[in-house]
Amino acid sequence: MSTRSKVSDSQLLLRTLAEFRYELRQFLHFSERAAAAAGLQPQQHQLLLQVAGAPEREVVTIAYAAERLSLRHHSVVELVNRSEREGLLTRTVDMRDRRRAILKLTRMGELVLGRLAGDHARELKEMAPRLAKALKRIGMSAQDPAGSKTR
Amino acid sequence: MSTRSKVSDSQLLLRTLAEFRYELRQFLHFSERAAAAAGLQPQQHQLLLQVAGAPEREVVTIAYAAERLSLRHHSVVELVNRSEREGLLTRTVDMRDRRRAILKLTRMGELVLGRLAGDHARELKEMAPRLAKALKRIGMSAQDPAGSKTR
DNA sequence: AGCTTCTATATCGTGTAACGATATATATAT
DNA sequence: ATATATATATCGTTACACGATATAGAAGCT
Repeated sequence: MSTRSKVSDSQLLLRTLAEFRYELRQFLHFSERAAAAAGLQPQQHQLLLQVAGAPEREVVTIAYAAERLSLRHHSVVELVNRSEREGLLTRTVDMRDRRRAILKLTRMGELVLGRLAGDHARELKEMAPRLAKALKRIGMSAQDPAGSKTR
Repeated sequence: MSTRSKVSDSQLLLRTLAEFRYELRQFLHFSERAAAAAGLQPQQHQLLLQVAGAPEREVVTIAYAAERLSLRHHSVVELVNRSEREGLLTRTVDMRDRRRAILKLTRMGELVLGRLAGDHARELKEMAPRLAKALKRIGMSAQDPAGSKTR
């Protein structure tokens, strides 16, 4: 069915995955550098983004941020500690449930994040096609229905 | 032109970016867990993938891996040290240029990577639509040509 | 009310991975 | 032969994520 090629199916999948991760790393690396240039650590940037980018109905607590960042809640506690200390966000006790801490960006946090968001939008617009292409290729190369006979 | 909405343009961009990063983190988290389940550290997995997934013409050296992983070469040296110690890959001196180390997977490395590749292909196939959608939205929301009047 | 259990956040100690600065070996150019 | 460039390696430091554990408040039960 498929045209003959020099490389095996499994080689093809590896190459495709490698290419996808390469593109991804390039984006993430860009993002890390952009955050650093703005005086943030990459994770602080991600925290601010998830806090400020939450839908309005959400109560933005530590647990919410942890879920959005795929982190354990106590990792976020530490991230919030650092970020609060640096004046990027505030933590206030929720009056309706005093166990909870509600997170909110400071003016400064908003400013920094705003600039980063613009930079990221521009960069992503540029690399979106390559990422999308790599994604599509994976969908195609993972075609074989029964567990592949790879070796 | 655009239909009226409750949220500002900048809020919309933040939400879109937050959603994209959320999807991305979910994938990366899946990948981290898959690697750990296979007995690898996430970066070892990435190293093996870039080594085994390189086009045939490439001489896979430390420097090549560093570029593909967006890491400094000495970070890769350490990664290779660990991986070699664990029998995942071999490092042999290039005879044509004895400064260079040539990287190659061991049989065991190939086996482990092969399994991970299959898992990733399946997972990516499933989340590709959501990622692609988020990507597309960013392209659209980053529409405004002159530097936005955000803030 | 008191008691238990659950949930949300916080603290402590540990391991890992990335980095900058620096060193060494080999290759290349003059 | 000497200088310069390139590839890899070593060392010390820092940040960040985690597991284990602790504390405070909320919710449910009798």
